[in-house]
Amino acid sequence: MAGRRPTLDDVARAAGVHKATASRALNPETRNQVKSETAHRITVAARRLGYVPNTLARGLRTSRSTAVGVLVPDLTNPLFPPIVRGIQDRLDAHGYTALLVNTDNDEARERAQFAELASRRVDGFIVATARRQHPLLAEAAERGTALVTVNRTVELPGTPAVVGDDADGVAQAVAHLRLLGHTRIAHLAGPQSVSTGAVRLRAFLQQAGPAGGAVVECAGYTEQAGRAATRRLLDQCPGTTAVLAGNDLIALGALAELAARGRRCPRDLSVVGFNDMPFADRFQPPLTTVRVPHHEMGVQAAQLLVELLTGPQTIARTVVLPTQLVVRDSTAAPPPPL
Amino acid sequence: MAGRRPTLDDVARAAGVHKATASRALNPETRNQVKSETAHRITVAARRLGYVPNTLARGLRTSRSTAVGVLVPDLTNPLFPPIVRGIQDRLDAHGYTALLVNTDNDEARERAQFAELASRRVDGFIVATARRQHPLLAEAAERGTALVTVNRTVELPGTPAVVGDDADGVAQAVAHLRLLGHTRIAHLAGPQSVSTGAVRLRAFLQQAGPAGGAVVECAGYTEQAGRAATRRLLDQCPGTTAVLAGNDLIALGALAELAARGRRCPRDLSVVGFNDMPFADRFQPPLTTVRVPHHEMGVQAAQLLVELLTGPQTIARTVVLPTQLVVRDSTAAPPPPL
DNA sequence: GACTCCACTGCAATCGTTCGCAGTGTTCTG
DNA sequence: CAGAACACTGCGAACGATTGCAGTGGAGTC
Repeated sequence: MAGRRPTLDDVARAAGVHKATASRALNPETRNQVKSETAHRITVAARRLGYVPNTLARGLRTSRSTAVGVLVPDLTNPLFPPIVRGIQDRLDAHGYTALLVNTDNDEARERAQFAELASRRVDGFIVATARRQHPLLAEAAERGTALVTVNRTVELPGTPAVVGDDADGVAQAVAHLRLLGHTRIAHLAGPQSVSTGAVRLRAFLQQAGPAGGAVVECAGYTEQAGRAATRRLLDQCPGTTAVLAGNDLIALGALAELAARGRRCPRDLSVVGFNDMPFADRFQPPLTTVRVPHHEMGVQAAQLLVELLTGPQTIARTVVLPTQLVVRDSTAAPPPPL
Repeated sequence: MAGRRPTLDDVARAAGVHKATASRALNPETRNQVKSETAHRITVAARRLGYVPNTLARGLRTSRSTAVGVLVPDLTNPLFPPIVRGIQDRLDAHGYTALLVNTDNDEARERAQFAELASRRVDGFIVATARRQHPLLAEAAERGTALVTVNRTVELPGTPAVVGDDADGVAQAVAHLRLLGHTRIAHLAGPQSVSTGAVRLRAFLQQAGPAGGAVVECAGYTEQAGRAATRRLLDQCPGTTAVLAGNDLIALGALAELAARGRRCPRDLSVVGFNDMPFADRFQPPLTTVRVPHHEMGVQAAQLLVELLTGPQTIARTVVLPTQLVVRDSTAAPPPPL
């Protein structure tokens, strides 16, 4: 082992001052309180001893950990790495550190992880696991916990959020399909318990008009659920020529079901995804999808939380980031009717 | 704000005991030291007050943070989420928390992040950014820091590591190509400064025999570097009918260059990747590649580190996990010679 | 009945910081 | 030259837990 790490007291002794002075000299905020000559001597001593401040001790004293908890459903879902990366980048810039946990959409697990983060005295939370109704978040907000949701929203007035402009994305997608000549457009809706599922569905219904298109709700934002939903859709509405998927994974499921039936995309069915996940352009076929600026979403969420933590009293605002349809090869004109 | 959180002293007072007793009652390790009736009373009081232990304070006293630092180059690289997830899963099971940072292959940034983690007094490190020569890791090892590398190794005797059996993977890939009839097999080698690049190249040279195949080293494990290397390869060795890429991203770069030249995979050139990254089966064409058990790698690395931290004195061992070729559509028999 | 032993609990030091307060010495003001 | 203002530094009490040590009382032993 490394032999005890040098402490502030060691540095102080080495520089011939009191630890309080050393503390002030080493902290940029208070450095001006100490004679610059002394400060320099202390800095040198600190470097020589290889002093590394103990954030735990500091946190104990100041009751601020400069750490924030980040909750995602599953890091392995390609949607989240860019978001997390954005969060980390902005958090870093402010001297905060992210504590990242996975909840696997399991409420018990989420509570356990939340408690773990609380025990580490994180200063706030960035939550990517929000459901529209979310008791845990409600309790936290109740207690005055600093809290920002990202990608999704929770139905709690006063909770800041950063989301994509899903309604506009849906509008762009539907317009694109219309322009190609599609009239029988269906929606493979995401789970309605989360805001993205609900918002995208509502926008779809609005765009599809009173006549409406078929809607099938998926059990989850997964390839498997997407495939199952597509199966139902194709069985019940064989006339469908285009589908808007709730997200890219669902779209991937649709492609899989299509392939299994020996039908082809886009010749037999046009498919539009949502998110523009990494490598969506390399799929078979390259996926037409709505791009959501995930990295930027993470950045903004972190920014919001930091402001909440440091700012005097900021207004809880929700940031809406623009989305954009990117057209690739999974959409084409509908097949001629038989 | 939430009004001060209840402390151990609050719980103790509520239960009519001393905080030391409360501490013992709440800690499973020492619970048997207190009368079970008292313990129960304390537990109840704790629950009622919503007591959450302060891990920072505990860490200060015990000089163990039950947190470990995890260094990855870039979370956005699809290789790492499964590894990180594996790490987190196993760490969780032992009550540890991961502090995840990105280094972007930048030495200065890595040092800064490392220092940040050190200041949070992590109990050890899991490093996915190891280069063969790595001064930072050497210094850390020197100081007796608990340290495990994952996916890659560092040339420091006594440093535990968890890696895939790359040599065997290469052997399988080359054998597969040979069986298809290829004789002019090239290797798009990964950077030789990291162990995976070097090991895979060595294995390739060994398999290719003294005659050898063409080798081009890529500047990095990126699509862009892979594409540039492919450009050079195709220009210099037009007779090549198959390439083994250093990893999937490089393979993706090869596919891109091929497409840009109007040549097709696998008809004109067979391509084998490495890693079997998520969605490699959905690419165009679905990628033949060597599967590396990334999640399991993470699990094992975490396990190793935990043993290192808690175990009496465990022997530093390096774990090699099996790899397996998975054949998809990016490989085929070579085109007939003109 | 005096002794030991044991189960249980309290006392107080400690971990490494930060920060209010007080104590220097120096300079400025009138 | 007295007094105030100021710049700088030291003192010591927190922050919230853990833990060695000591104290208490009751049960067991001979």
